Amino acid sequence: MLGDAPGELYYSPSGLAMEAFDYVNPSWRQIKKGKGRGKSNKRRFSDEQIRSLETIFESETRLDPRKKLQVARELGLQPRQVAIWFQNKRARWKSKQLEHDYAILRADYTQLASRLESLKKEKHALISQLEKLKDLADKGAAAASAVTDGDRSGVEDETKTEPPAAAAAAAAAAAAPALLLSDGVSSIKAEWNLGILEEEDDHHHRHQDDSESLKMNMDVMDKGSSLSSTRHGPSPSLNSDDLLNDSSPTQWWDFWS
DNA sequence: GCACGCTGACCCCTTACGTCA
DNA sequence: TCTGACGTAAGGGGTCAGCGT
Repeated sequence: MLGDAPGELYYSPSGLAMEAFDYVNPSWRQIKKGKGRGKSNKRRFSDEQIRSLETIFESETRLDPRKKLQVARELGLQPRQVAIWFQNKRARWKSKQLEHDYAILRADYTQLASRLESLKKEKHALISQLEKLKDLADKGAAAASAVTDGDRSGVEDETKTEPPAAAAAAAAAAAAPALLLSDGVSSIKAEWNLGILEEEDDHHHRHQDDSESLKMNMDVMDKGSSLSSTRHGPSPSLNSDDLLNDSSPTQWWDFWS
């Protein structure tokens, strides 16, 4: 391994001890110290060191002190450098994870917004259809009433020769119960809700895989740590499926204009 | 058992520098 | 060669848990 050469001063603070690394890691580029940073000769780790650290990080995102010492010895780094590398790595990993989460949420939102638009259109079409039927029913009822008022003597003939308007009224009356005219909109909402939930179920199962994977990833980072803010309490759920949850105080149709 | 101080580990933000287009 | 964006090692402050007194 890199730090196996005997007699190297790996563990003293930066400065003299770092000279040994130039011998061990000739690939390192020495960086001249800047202003205000004391004696910090900042060097990039070698590719091999990075590879090793990445490999270790894949299996454990945190190192116990003993392992940290071992890794530091093997890679010819100071334990503090290993600790800082892991710290920075966790921060970078978390940042990427946030980007990933954001992308998923955004895709989810786009999908929901698109479905909302199509549901709005469907709603308007059905309301329009409902009003036509209502109109038809009103006209039919008026015509039927005119017939009964106008010719009380011909009651027995009514069943034989039903006028077109009365026929329309009968048809409308037959259609009306199916649409529940008295409370048509809420009934339609209920039917749509059922249909959507069935459809949503499919989508939900598909999306659940992603959510579970995310949760697992974050759980990995949470092992004894605070990466997903467990230290400060659980994160709020960001699942957009909640919009369709019946227990939600705000129903999805409340967002309709 | 409880309060207090110390210490180490960690997170977060920032700085300073290297690298690259 | 210069420059700005981006990546990264490291500094510093704050918080928390564990431990001894």
